[in-house]
Amino acid sequence: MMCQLFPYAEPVTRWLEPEQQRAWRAYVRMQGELNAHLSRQMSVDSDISMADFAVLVQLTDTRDERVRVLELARSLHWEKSRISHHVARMEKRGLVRRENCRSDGRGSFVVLTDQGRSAIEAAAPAHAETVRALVFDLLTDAEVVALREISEKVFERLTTGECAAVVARCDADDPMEVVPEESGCPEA
Amino acid sequence: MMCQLFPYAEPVTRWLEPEQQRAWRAYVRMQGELNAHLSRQMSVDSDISMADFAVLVQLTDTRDERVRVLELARSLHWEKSRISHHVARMEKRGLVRRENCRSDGRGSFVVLTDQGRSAIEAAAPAHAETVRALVFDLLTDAEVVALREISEKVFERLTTGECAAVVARCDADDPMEVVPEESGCPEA
DNA sequence: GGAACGTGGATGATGTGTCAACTATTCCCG
DNA sequence: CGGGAATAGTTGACACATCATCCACGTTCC
Repeated sequence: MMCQLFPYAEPVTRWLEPEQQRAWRAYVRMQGELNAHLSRQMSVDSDISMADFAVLVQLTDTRDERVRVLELARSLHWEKSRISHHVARMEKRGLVRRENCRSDGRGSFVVLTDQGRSAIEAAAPAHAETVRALVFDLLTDAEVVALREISEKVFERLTTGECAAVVARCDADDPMEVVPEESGCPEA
Repeated sequence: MMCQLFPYAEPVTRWLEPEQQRAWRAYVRMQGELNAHLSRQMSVDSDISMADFAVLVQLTDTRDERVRVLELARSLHWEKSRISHHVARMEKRGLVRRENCRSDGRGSFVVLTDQGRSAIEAAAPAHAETVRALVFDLLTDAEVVALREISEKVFERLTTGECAAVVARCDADDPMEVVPEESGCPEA
């Protein structure tokens, strides 16, 4: 229904309306800068990337601190090859370690190392503080709710129906987050 | 003020509040999927990337269809080396062409080629339609306004004061957009 | 004129993401 | 049991972003 260019029967493209156009440009701009800033801040403060952080969060969120590769892919919404490459790099830096799965000869686990644990414990507080400073300290309660609702709507649209089919990705669960839920880095 | 990990006098990290946490996770998730989807859609439909598209938009927005490299960097909020590499790749594919600047021997122009023009004319309508379908068709007018206001606030925070200083990037102007303002690809 | 410094831009190394094979195992069905 | 199909994961090639470095040119000031 979308994704066709120049539908021959209806050659007049419906551009965005002015207010939509303004909102879109503001969003695109903001989102680009925010991503850039968060990444930079994270690697400067903690010597790990946002991607590393996302993986580590998933690991600390699991009792036993080990997760199957494919489950990692599903919860992060990443492709399996991305996971594979990324875990290889993280392993080289000592943040995680691979282990074979006995119950399924094909599978393997990604396991958190001590070094990985201290890396995320060092990174998390500063990251949370940054998100607060750059986003939530600026927004009213109503805006926070609006942000969530808008995001949920768009996300849902992206992961249901035609869109999801086109993507053919692992089905969703639960992505990156700021706070490792109830685990924390309190004593350190 | 931020960016310090474990401020010694105040060791208790202030995590996000529950509703903020929910909003943040929804936003991060949505933003990741939306970026992925837009990129994929663009390259499938038009054989150019979002980055190519952004560059081409800047070029079509200029009378004469030529822009200095550094101006490109400023308006896209990209680093100059990124522009340089990217333009090199685009040149190899025939989308743009470099030209020396006579008035300043150091400088060079990036010039739109015919092939580049037809590429963006082919890509723009489908992209706009996708953005409508994935975002604006889902939102109320109030939500569109909220999206803009939130984005503007956060963006402003990112580009003023300490944040901007840390970044030390080219100062801003005007980024990627869906519609090449009044230029269009109507007749084609 | 020319040294010092800033600016416009290119380049190479490295880390990262994507796509398309490919391997190895397990599952399923006869 | 045997043989395909599905599943879990890896690998290599390529596109891309970032960083540090480099070079050519311009500006300034003596």
